[in-house]
Amino acid sequence: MYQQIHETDTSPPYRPEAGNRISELGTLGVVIVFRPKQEIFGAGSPAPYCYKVLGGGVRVLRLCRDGRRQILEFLFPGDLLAFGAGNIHMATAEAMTRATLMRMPRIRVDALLKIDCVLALEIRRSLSSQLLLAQRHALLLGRKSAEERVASFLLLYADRQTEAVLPTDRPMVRQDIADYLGLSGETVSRVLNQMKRQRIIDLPASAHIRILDRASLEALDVDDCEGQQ
Amino acid sequence: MYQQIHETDTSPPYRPEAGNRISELGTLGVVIVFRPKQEIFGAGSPAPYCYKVLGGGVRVLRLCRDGRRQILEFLFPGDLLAFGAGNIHMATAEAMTRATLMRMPRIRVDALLKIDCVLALEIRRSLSSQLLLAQRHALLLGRKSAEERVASFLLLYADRQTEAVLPTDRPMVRQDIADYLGLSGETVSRVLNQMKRQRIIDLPASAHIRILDRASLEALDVDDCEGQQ
DNA sequence: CGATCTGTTGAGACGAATCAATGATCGTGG
DNA sequence: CCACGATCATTGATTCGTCTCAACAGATCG
Repeated sequence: MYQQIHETDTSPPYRPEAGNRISELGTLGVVIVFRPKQEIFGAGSPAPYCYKVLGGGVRVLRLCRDGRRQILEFLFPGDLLAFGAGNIHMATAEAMTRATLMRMPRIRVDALLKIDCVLALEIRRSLSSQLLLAQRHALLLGRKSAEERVASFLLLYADRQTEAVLPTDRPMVRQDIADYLGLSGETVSRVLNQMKRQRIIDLPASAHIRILDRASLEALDVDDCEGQQ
Repeated sequence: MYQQIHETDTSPPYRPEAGNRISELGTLGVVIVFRPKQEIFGAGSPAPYCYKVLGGGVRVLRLCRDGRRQILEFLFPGDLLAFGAGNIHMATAEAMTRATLMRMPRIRVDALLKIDCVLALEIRRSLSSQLLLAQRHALLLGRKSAEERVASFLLLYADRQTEAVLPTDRPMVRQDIADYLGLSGETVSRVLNQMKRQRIIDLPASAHIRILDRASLEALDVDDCEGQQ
């Protein structure tokens, strides 16, 4: 079965962090649960829905014909998905863990946006912050060394991941991190283990990265314009 | 003098390609002319204005503390600038050539967006297409070879540049292309000249790149999801 | 408890960066 | 209008970082 509808979820709790009106969107859609590695939508396919992540982790990526993969973003509860899409999805979205999403018909969302300028503002804000992340990502991919990339990644997702030290701590596997950072899995492994030897991080389990020395990571964060908003 | 106001411009003509209502924005602002290499705004500075390019070329970039530079996008007449910014600019914008921009107070634009949902839709569309470009750019920076990057760049900006073969054809210098593609200037030069030897392009002048064999470039374009919308 | 992913580690190859020198082009002022 | 300096582009030699290939170790899961 491709997807199961209206199932409840025991994953990390839903954080309504993305504004007031956006939470009202909930009435427009249904809750869908995806299994690990299940595709939510594929690049090139029609885009009749947009989504909000309620629980679990999602990766958004683009592929080359020969299988090269670039992960564009990792999404967690509260994050919006595919609100920028046109009629066709230009990226693929997959559940990394068991994931719960609110799925809303684009037509109904668009109709609501036509009459609710406050909601439209919130959506614009969300698109803008996605764009900002994409621009930081471009500097990382274009100009940073492997070590700097890993440091930036850890700082970004240490901020985002809640403190909750659940068994399912960090749903990205090494290859996901590599494909987000534009590196090979082996290089990510090497850098992480080198950082472990330097006591900057600890790797208690393959899915769990604990930051021990945040200052060292920040020293590797070479971005100008620190106030990352 | 830092900038000259209300000057007329003889650069490529203004293309009102970005929608109906957006052109109405014109009444909100003033026209400003920037000299080549002049900064329009800097990363980290307050963002009281947003802009629309009327003539000339603009580059948007992010810097590292040590001077490494990543160009995020090149803008041409019709393109919007800084509509996604919050209170602070997170990127720098510079004129590449002599450039004419419409400068609009963000407060007035936001006020208009609160009551004009159609304009808001057009802005949202513009942000979405920027996001799409940023995502293609991420795949390029993270996963493509130097040759593939140059080919993608040529295809992208061959589409964007009008046929107009003006003396000031292509305002990007080699280092701009390099900083957009995440390469060194030398590598860009080597790839371009290798393509010239293969009769894929011609380089009649350093500022002018003419595509002779588009099919060969497209063969190097390894992106999946061809329908780039 | 084996089978299959996932992660680690090493050796070697390769692509692009860097460093360096020269040549072309542009802009400016004499 | 030409000469000059400054910027930009080309090309070569070398270095360096990361990828690839390969073997193995550990986890995870039926």
